[in-house]
Amino acid sequence: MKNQELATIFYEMADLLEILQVPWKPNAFRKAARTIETLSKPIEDVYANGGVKALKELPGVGDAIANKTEEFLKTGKIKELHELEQRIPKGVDEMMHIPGLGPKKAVMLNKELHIKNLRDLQRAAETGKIRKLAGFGEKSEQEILKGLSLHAQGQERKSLLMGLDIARELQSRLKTLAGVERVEVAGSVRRRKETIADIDLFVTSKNAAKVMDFFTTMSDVTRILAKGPTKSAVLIGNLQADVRVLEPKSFGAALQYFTGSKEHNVRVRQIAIDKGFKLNEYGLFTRAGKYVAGKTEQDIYKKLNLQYPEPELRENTGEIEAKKLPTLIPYDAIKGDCHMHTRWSDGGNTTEEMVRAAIEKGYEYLAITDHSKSSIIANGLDEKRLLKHCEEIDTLQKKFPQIVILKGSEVDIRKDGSLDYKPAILKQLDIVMASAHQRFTPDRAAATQRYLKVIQSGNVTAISHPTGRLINAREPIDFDFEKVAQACADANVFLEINSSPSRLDLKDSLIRTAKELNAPFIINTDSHTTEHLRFIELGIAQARRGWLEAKDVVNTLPRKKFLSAIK
DNA sequence: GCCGTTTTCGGCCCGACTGTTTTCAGTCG
Repeated sequence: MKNQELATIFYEMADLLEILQVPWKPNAFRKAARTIETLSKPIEDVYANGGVKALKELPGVGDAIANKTEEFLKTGKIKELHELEQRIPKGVDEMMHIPGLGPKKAVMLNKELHIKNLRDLQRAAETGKIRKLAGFGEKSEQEILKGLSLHAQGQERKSLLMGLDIARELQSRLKTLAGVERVEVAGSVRRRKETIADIDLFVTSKNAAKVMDFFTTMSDVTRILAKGPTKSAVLIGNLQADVRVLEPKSFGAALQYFTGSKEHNVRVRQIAIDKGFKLNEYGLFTRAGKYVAGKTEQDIYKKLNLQYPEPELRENTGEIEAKKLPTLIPYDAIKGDCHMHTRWSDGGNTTEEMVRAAIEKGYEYLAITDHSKSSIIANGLDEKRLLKHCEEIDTLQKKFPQIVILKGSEVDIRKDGSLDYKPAILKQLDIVMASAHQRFTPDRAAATQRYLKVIQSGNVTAISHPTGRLINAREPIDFDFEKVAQACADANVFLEINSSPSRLDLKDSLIRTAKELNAPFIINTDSHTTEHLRFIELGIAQARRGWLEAKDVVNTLPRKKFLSAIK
């Protein structure tokens, strides 16, 4: 799967074009990169099945980018990228990835201080050299240092989406090998942690050597880190993947051990010791070394007199002590996706395409929620266009009677806590997702008040991506979450769990907090193309990590009950 | 470079915020 590699090239080209101040093109390249990055099937398959013509059908991909994609698939590179790199001083592109630094400042830092990499940048900031430049000050120096550490975190941990895609791809490859009986994914991918560091795979096979050979010679391996008789590690792109071949009698023990988390395992192993056992990756043993269990995880937990914790719960945050663990919301429980965009604002597909995709997913209902007028950059809809879009939805509803199409909006919350459309307009909609897009002032009390005003307005269904955080890129809005969650519980306003891989907003601990306050939830994808509808799995995973059951989430309800619940 | 409920050519990427400024430049969504 070369999607990520190609998307990275297009992002890179976008950055370089931006440094050169070429208008429009950077956005076009980014849009195409996003499409390719979130595609569920390998880009090489799209090309193999339909050539350049099929590539051009992808949202944001036209003649030029389709041809460049073809060039990449045929030659492994894109000439224009190298030409661009020649024209830009070293380090400028890298610096642009630091939050707070754009093309102008990056060029200036390179020119004035001869900064050629992030280490130079760190040193210059620490020694107070940057503040002396025109346009910089003490504060921007601090921001650069903060940005550097945020960036470093992002380098280490990848998105869960990427981890899952690659883990599943490797899993299915290994399954095709003769002699392989079972393949499982462990580690933080199995726990569905919002970011992952590497991929752990476990295999039972009669021919371990063959598995090792296969794994280390796959076409997308960029480096072999280790290769032994039963364990190998490789880099795929810059993501590490490990595989181990195990005896069936140790399979469950290894799965348990390497699923973690570390904190969970420490507790479980301590309990084993207290009960006169020893637990390691080969099994549960008596003190004398006699094998007691290990074939399945269930056997081990049972022998230790513990409830079986689903992997998403294994963080040592109460799952060991809980009298009764929750019955987590199943991965197929969602009956409708209620936050998505179309070409009317910044989405990549038409309304009809989104509807068809939702039907294909087996949903009973969906909501179209394009941006409101303040989101100018996202081509937000003014009242006139909104109402026109509603007419289109009416027409589509007649065409597709098998699914309920809700008229909605992702309405911007303004600085003063008012909404971007007047109540009279909002009343005409079936569902209103309120979103804070501007960062506002960093004033906790004001931010809390703003949310309370929105929740108590009686005009909104839900609060979308409530904290506004972007994983490894942007800090959450600072507000009194408990107060806001309590207000949601009181007013029956839903807290959205946004499934977008870069958001996963709310995070697990906040979900648990809100659940304890009886706040109601809705899980949505915030899709910008039909492909994004698959993100729902990530939102459900997040909900499970927050200990939610199906009954806690409104869009697990069948259509009739759902419609009356959001009234 | 992409796209078509305003257009197959000419729009699109504007406005708020921040920090550094004494009236504005750069960044970000």
